[in-house]
Amino acid sequence: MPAELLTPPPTARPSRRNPEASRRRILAAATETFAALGLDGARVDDIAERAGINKRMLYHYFGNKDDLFGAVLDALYEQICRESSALDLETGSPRQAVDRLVEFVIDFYLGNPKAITLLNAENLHLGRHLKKSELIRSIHLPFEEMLDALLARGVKTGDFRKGISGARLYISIVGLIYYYLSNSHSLSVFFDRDLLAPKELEDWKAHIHEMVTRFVSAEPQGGKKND
Amino acid sequence: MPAELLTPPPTARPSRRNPEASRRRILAAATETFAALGLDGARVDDIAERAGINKRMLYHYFGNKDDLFGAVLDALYEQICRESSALDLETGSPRQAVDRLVEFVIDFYLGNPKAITLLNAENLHLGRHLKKSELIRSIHLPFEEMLDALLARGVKTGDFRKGISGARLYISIVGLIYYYLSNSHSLSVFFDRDLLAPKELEDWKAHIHEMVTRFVSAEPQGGKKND
Amino acid sequence: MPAELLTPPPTARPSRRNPEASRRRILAAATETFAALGLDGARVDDIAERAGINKRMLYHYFGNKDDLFGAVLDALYEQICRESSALDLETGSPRQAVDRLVEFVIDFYLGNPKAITLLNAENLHLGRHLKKSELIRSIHLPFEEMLDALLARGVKTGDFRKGISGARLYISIVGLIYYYLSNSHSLSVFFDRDLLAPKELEDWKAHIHEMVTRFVSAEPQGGKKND
Amino acid sequence: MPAELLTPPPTARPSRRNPEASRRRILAAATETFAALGLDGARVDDIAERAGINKRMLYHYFGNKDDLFGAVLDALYEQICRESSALDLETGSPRQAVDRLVEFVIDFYLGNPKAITLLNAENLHLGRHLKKSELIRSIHLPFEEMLDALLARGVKTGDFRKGISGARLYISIVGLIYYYLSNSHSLSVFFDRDLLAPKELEDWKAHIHEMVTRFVSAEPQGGKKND
DNA sequence: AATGAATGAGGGTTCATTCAT
DNA sequence: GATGAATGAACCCTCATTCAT
Repeated sequence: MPAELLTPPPTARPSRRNPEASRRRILAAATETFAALGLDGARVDDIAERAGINKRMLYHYFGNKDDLFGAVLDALYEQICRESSALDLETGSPRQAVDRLVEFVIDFYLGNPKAITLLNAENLHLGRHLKKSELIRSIHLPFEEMLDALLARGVKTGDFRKGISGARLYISIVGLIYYYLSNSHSLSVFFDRDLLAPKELEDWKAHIHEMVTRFVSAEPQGGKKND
Repeated sequence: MPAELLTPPPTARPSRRNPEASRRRILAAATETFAALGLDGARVDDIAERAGINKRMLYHYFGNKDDLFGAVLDALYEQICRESSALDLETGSPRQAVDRLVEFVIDFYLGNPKAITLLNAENLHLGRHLKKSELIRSIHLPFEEMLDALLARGVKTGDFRKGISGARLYISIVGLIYYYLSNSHSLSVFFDRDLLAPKELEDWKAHIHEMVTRFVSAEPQGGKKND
Repeated sequence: MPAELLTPPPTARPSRRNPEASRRRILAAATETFAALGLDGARVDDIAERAGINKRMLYHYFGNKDDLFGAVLDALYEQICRESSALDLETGSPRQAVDRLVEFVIDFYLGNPKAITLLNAENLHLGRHLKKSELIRSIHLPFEEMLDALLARGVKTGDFRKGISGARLYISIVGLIYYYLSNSHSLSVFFDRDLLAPKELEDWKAHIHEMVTRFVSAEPQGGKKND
Repeated sequence: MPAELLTPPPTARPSRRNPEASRRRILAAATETFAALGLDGARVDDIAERAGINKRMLYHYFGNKDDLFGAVLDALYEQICRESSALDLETGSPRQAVDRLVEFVIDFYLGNPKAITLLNAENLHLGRHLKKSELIRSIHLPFEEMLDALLARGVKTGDFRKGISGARLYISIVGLIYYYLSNSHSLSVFFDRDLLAPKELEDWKAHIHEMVTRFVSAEPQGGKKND
């Protein structure tokens, strides 16, 4: 897992004459900064300083601020695609596979909180950069087919209901964790509790599992079969 | 950055010597602009021009850009609180009431798309302004109690399961519509379809209803539907 | 002594329908503000607020900021002229009269510290306003004659040397107290002591007396006559 | 306000890629401008234009307007300290040394008229910048000791009176020339003559010499002059 | 006489970007 | 490949002043 992509080096060493390292450092600094402040809030100077490189290099490697942001998003999409592709939904029982799917999504956003603000920034700008990405389009079909296949398998085993859309299931799972994390500040104020406290988070994860399980299930969980 | 996102200013300037109207016009223009471009992306000059007033008045009435953003959020919170308070969950069957709740939330965010980007902007800034708001805190308790009361009523009628948290139910409903709308651009690219197309939206609304219904229901989902 | 000119009313009462009072209040507030911040540093809004009147009145009575500054200076010059005219240098011994003169100058600037910064502001602006003042020109001749007459009287009594210019004597006295007060901040840092402390000030006053006395005297003070 | 006070910018832009020269040019332009218009009256744009550099560099090198003013003052203090340190009061007769001291002070302010308005600006702002300067504090002690040593030497030779403070002597000398120059505009109007005319200035210099000489002298002023 | 809203010009400052080395 | 000086546009904000009541 390329966790190092979104985690910045604590203090930057100037790294002379190492183009690949410079590129990486700039990208890491930009990821950090764009995630924290958004596209408009981020400052090119800050990114350069954070990366420990000369500002000019940033333009040398990435063209301009906007393209740098695009590069950050590309890296994020690449990560999402790679990890999604590695997801195995074909082994074990369908219920276990759905649990794995839920776990995967939750873990991804918990482990990559920067992904949320970056995606928000991208959507604020109407998905401008995403639309240019080829990668994301190439992953879509196999991924959606994998989801639908899992649901079909569950139907066949009698575990799942018929007629559930894999895409909608996936969006639901992401939505439940994404919104909770993305809006944790306003939600915490509104509900007057710290939604990021470990206990609350644990409960929320269980809640998502339950919601999803109940949604796909052919019958109530753990309950007596009366149909 | 994407200034072209905004619809052109109404080119109206009918407010001479009308402080209340000026205030309103500034607030409306600011809401529009902050929603379209975020806090950092919005330009004070643009807001003033959109409002058809002199930039100076903006500072006269609202202090500075940040406080103006705070005022926009305050107005949004006020609207949310007001409409939430008007929500009636006590009449009709518990299932009907839950449907009304879902409908209310969906309609709110569909009817107020600006609310999403504004709340995102606020959360990007760590809920800085929200924390100062008294209003939001005052609404929370009665609202949460109303949700819990509905769930308790449903348990009593035998419609709902025991042990469901009103707050979590609410967050789930919002999350399902909020994420779908907020990230519609990236989702539409990823799933290669226009998620905002009427048919897709209609399906998604039904999906939310079903997910919520199945979540709260005491009965087996595959069983007889009596609602 | 019109000390109230330079001393502002502690808190301003709105004073409706009292033109003369409004004028006075504006002038007092302007004096205070210009003295504290200079012509360019002063803000018209601050002056109006300090005066407890509507900003529009300020323009109504004084035209604009620059003319208001002129009015403040006019009042100062008027005070200086009036008090200078009241100075009696003709009674008592010449030595006593010189002491009275020294005392008068010192007391004036100690009692009207605002005069210093106002005059500095005026001189920074090359005496622009002063040059328009008729008053100051009318007082000059009698005042200089009074000084010269005193010196001549001292020469006649054998107390003073011949050939001393009244104007230069006066400028010296003012210079010794004015510079000390005007530059007290930088001098206090340079000489690492608080030059405005009562003891230091007392010593400085004595120093001026001694310097002036020695300058005008036909012979050493208090010393044995050996010439 | 009186922008016309400044002599036109030298229209020079010979400094591309020359950081030291840029710094120097900015500092020179700032000195000129602050001296002519004060801290509040000076415009950053004017300074930049005068310096023939982009406004941005001003912030690059000096942070902001206030710190630039501080840098201007620092340079002035540095000059004062440097020239003061070079002053030799130990050779020649005590009377000659005092004359050299007087000459030095007079020449300094005549040769650096900007020093006066700059110091006035600093004092209007309550010595805010000076208080941060280390340099000025380091020079003070040796300088004061040098003055006191001179006076002690004069006492020993029988030329000077006992009990004269070096600091007060110095302040007196500066005050006599500083006030005369600083307030030349108002004084010229009041006394209806051009105090900056060569003849007047010459007389005033002689006057200062005489005042100081008489002040320090042990002998009766009317007595034999042997210097 | 008195007011508060309204204005346009310009204030200091910062931005993303490029030039010269 | 790498640098730091340099740029011009535009940022947020404030100024002295006037308008409408």
